[in-house]
Amino acid sequence: MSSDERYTVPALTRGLQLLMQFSRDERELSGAELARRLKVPRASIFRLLHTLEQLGFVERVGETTQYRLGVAVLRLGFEYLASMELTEHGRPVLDALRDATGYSAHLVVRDGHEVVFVAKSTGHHALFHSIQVGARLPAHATVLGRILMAGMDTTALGDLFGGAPLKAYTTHTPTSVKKLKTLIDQHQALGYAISQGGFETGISTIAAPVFDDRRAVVAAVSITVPAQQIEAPRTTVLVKAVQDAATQLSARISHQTPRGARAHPQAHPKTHPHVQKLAA
Amino acid sequence: MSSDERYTVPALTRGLQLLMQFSRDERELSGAELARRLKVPRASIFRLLHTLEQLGFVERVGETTQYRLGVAVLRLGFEYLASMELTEHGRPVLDALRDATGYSAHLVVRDGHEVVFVAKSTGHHALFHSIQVGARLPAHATVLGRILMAGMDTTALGDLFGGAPLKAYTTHTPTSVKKLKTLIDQHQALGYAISQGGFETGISTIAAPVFDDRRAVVAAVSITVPAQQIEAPRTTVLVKAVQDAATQLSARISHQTPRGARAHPQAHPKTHPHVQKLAA
DNA sequence: AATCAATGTTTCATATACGAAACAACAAAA
DNA sequence: TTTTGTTGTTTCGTATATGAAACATTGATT
Repeated sequence: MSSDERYTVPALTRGLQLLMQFSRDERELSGAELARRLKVPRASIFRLLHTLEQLGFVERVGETTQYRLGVAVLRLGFEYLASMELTEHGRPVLDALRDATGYSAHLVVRDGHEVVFVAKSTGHHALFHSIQVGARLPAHATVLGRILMAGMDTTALGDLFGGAPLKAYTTHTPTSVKKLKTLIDQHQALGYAISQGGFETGISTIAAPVFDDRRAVVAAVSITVPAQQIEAPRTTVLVKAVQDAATQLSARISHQTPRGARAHPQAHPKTHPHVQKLAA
Repeated sequence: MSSDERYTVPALTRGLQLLMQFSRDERELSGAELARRLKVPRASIFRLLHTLEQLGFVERVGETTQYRLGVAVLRLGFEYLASMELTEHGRPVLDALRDATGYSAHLVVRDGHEVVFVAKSTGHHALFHSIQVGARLPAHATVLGRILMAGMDTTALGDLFGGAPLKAYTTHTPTSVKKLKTLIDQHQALGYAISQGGFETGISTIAAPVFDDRRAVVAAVSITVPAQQIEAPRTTVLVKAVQDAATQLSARISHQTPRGARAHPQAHPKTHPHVQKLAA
């Protein structure tokens, strides 16, 4: 597996962990502070910062000894989003869902125990200060996250959360892996999920899974609706809309068009492209 | 650039350059392909990829030998945006500008010879498929970029573009540093700039500079307007609106300079002690 | 002023990460 | 088949990146 310690490059690991120390709440950090956090000699941090600054991944703030993230980090994130099949095909689907329902539509993937927003279509009545692309939420505490964990068995879930007790955000948050698994299975059986004001009070989320060509859940589509507008007849329509969007997206990204016809003109070369180029 | 080679850590440089090989057009790359591009031994690439995969910065695509960018890169970009004073204070200003004009409003910064979008407020009549946050445009070919290059002298500009001829996108694109400098000075004298369908045909951009507390240009605010809607009386109002927004934002990010504590009038030559030491 | 403490920078011996080369696995060609 | 080529993986001696410690510089505290 990938836990092979003998093939890790320490300098790279530390450089990236250094970058990940910066956050909204800790925008600026000094070399010494970073050395303390990462438990790395100051001399090494000095060199890492120097390197990162050259590449534009960090920048000095004014004349001070403080550093902050640099513009270059944005390039990677942007290229990631731009190069995702999901976002590429997701945008029109989200827009259609937004137009059909009037609510903000989102596309999310899972990163470990977090849910990450990778695309959104802002609703016509965008009442709440809307979630940004790139934002993260705890997976266990949201319907989005639990939909994305479909198919994981109890041991896999245990590994994911490291045995630690699950943080409770509301009284409905599952606080053990066992309870979490129960909810995951419920969502999976339904094929969709509705939060009753689950994470943020007053906001309900309707979510449905997106599958790849192996029927594995790779993403989730959702809309956010004011909680009080969730009543039976209307909800049925909304759920249908979200499920349809998810199904459409699933079809779009399953590029195994069985016979002859090529789903994607440009994607997935069967052989390694450079082999052909070299041969030509 | 302080190209102090002796403090760079090669492993980190190469790891990050590896990540930057991925793009929209080259979403997936193999180890061997990366080795060829970076002119680095395959064994090293192998180790770098291993490390990056552990951290989630790249991921294997299916069972193949191909790699693509991983979700982790998004975290950095998001934290960058979230931790920027500019975007924090920019959002309400952009929203107000959008509401006042009806057009999409943008906030951009410069990264070398490129313009990077760091925030936007989608206009009520968002006709065109709008620009995404993180998107980049060539600085020399856009009014946004030229506003951001205010104050740079000819030699600095020459260094920035490496002496290469500037790529022409339209007949109006400046193709030499000299011509570019002329335009920059014009924009600077005016205090704003209007593109006449400059980069994308049919779209006009009205842009104004944002200053920090040292009166250095750190960002630009803009709106995009259908080119045919640019006629004298209306334009004056729009320019005023953009300039007001830029001025407001400038005020917000200039942390209250207490009394006599002057902002350094000109860019302060940064004194790196060790550089002086070297000369001795 | 003088001392202290914290930081950024530099040096240098040595542990260690790296490149060359060999190995393994697979695919296509002969 | 065998051969040839491309790839991912492994090994190993050596070049080199690193940590400890000293130095430099700043700012606070006494």
